[in-house]
Amino acid sequence: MGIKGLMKFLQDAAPKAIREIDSQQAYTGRLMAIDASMCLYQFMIMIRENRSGSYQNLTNAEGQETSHIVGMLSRTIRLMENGIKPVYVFDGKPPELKLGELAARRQKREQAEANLQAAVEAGNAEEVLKSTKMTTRVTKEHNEQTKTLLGLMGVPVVDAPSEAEATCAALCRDGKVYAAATEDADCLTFGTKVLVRNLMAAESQKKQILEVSLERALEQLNISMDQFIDFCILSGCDYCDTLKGVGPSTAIKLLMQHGTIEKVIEEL
DNA sequence: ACTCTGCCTCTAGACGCG
DNA sequence: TGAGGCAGAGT
DNA sequence: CGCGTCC
Repeated sequence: MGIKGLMKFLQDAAPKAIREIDSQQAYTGRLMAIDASMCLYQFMIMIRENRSGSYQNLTNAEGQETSHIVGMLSRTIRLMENGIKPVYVFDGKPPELKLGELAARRQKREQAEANLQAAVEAGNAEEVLKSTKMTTRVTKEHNEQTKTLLGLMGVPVVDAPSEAEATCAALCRDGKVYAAATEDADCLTFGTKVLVRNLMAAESQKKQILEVSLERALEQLNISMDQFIDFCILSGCDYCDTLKGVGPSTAIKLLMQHGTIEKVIEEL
């Protein structure tokens, strides 16, 4: 989804908007919105075992995949042990503007399936793993099973009408949660007041938890929220074609000069 | 010099044991 | 899918 | 840290 390089741009142009957090403990007692669909995708990809050259997910006695259950359970327990109250948001219908991209993705997956067959026959373990990951998909059943699990654990679940990221942002904007825990900077464009990066990765990997404040970013860039949205569109998003030769730096200059995206377009 | 682009790469959970 | 690194082109 | 297990 990506406004590419948005995080990097903020680090350069609005460093005061970004705060380093010591540990998850800082969020004890806080509600945090999390994109469940994104988590499940990662669990399905990563939680595997190598059985004689093929990389299979964990399964129950009936052969149903359980990797997403194991992943979600252990992760959620860890959050709760730190006093964090997660709110998991599930994807709804994809926005129409993304239908083209989804079709392209389906084609890639078909390609990957062919790759997988070839790699298995060639005995290329690395290529098998790579293709296996590219053919991995989160199904409706995975989502439903996970919702059941979270329900039994007493963890709230939200069904997004469309993109989960947008709903995470809305929950934060409306004060229902303290922050959105995501790696996707687009959440800021959707109005997230506080965005937390690397919340999960921090302990197991060597990554710093970073907290981005939308308010302070706007302050330091000296623009309004509407202008920030215009800035993101000008910088290039995947809802529309990009302007050749315009990246974050040029976009912010043009906006400072003309005020709104409409006036910028007029000038071009 | 600065900026954007394209292309390449790697990477992506959590835990415990030794 | 993203995100970072690097070479190259346009300004 | 590297490696195996989780089902």
